[in-house]
Amino acid sequence: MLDLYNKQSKCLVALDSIIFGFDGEELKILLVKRGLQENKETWSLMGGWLQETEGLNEAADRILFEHTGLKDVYLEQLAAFGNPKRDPVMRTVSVTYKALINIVDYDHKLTNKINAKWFSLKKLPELLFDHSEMVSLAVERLRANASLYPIGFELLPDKFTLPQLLNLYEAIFDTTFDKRNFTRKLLSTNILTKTDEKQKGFSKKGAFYFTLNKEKYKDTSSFNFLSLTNPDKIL
Amino acid sequence: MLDLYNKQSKCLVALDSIIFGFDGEELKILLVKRGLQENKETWSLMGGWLQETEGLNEAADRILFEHTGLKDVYLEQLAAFGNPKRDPVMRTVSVTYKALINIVDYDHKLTNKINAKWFSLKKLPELLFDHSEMVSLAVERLRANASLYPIGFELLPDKFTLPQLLNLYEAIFDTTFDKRNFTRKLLSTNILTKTDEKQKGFSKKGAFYFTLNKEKYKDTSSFNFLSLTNPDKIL
DNA sequence: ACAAAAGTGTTTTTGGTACACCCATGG
DNA sequence: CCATGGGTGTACCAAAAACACTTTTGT
Repeated sequence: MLDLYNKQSKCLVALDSIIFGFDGEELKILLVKRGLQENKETWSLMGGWLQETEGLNEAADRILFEHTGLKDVYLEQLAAFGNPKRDPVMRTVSVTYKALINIVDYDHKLTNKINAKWFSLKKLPELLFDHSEMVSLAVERLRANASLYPIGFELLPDKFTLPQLLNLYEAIFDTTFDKRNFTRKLLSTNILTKTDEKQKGFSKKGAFYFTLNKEKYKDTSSFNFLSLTNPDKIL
Repeated sequence: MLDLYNKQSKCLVALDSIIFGFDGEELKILLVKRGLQENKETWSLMGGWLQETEGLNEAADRILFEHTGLKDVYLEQLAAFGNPKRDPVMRTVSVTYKALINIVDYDHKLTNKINAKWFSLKKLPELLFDHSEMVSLAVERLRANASLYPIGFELLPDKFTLPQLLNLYEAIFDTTFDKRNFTRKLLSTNILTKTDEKQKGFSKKGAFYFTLNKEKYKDTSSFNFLSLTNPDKIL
């Protein structure tokens, strides 16, 4: 019985994460220049190896924590990549994750330590191996998710304004939405709670902050959030 | 450099496929009793090991072919499962695929050879390891896919009737649809071509056969196929 | 003639889309 | 007082949903 297992060839398993952040203007992803690799001059996704005793999600969490200091981050498996030639050094399979983080929570010290940098999705450098393919898939899935579930909030601080939310969705879908229709739709879901507080400093009038109603958020995890059924508006 | 790789622990990579079929009444999946394993009495998904020189999709194709004799099957990666305790014999990571096949194309001789059997989704036996979890995910994704893309045709013969198509979608979503609204919607997409031929033997009147208009099918690969936006109707 | 399944239209309701003006404030 | 961005309502149209009767034919 064990023979059946031992005859088979084993394989290194890597985990690579596409980490999305939003700075209020553009959608960005976090890339690293791994100082210790021969491909010194190439940016790559944050990644690491699967250890003997940990599960895939666990390993992805650990790697994210080691690099960024962040815990309890929204992290979701995307897909496994296993082209036998994807890594020229050795046969590896990479399991990819997409992470959504609030960009201001990010620990900047650590960023510098590991030589990481936020890149606008529209101006990505050349990436290691098949990492560009991974990013494309991640963006595709992010859009699919964001149109079905109120997922975008993971990218925003706890308090956010409606214009910020609009900007975020416009950045995700790389399009524009009508301000009135967008806010009406969002408010009709009842997942937002208006606060008395206004944003200072950015605009003269100041926009009210909203918070997410977590209970409603859970309830509605399976409704179609923005019904982006009209393909004309997307790209 | 190579050291960085060699220090890491390697892992067996398995591929397991959730194979969906439709017999005109119910949605089914194909399970096997692997005669050579110690878990002799447990049904499991069709699976095999990743070989040194093949990619993941390639391996999934090969395994499906070896077991069923089928080539050019709709096969799509679902997810990787890597709980360190999922396989008690040895640490493995399993990459899962979902396959959609036309049940009548299936080679029955081979079915018997490998001890495979179709099970209704509603009456699944206990499954090996984490295979039940894999099936749940596959069903979830099948539904998501089927509501966005005209994917269900993979499960039907080249010629099919509208009532068959309706049955299929009702089976996928485990609900009922209004016959008139359903056919209107389907016909409005122009992906169906009506033939002169009528189904014999099943009903007295007989239903017209339709075929899929492949060109339109490609065109429309990204529209929302059935807009199943009304959650009331689903489950 | 009757049972069983196929086929077909209309009305109502809902929700998406388009569109423009006033408001509050800081400078 | 004026420039900047924030906030709001209405009318139209397309598409989803609800709904029931006639047709065909094998027995």
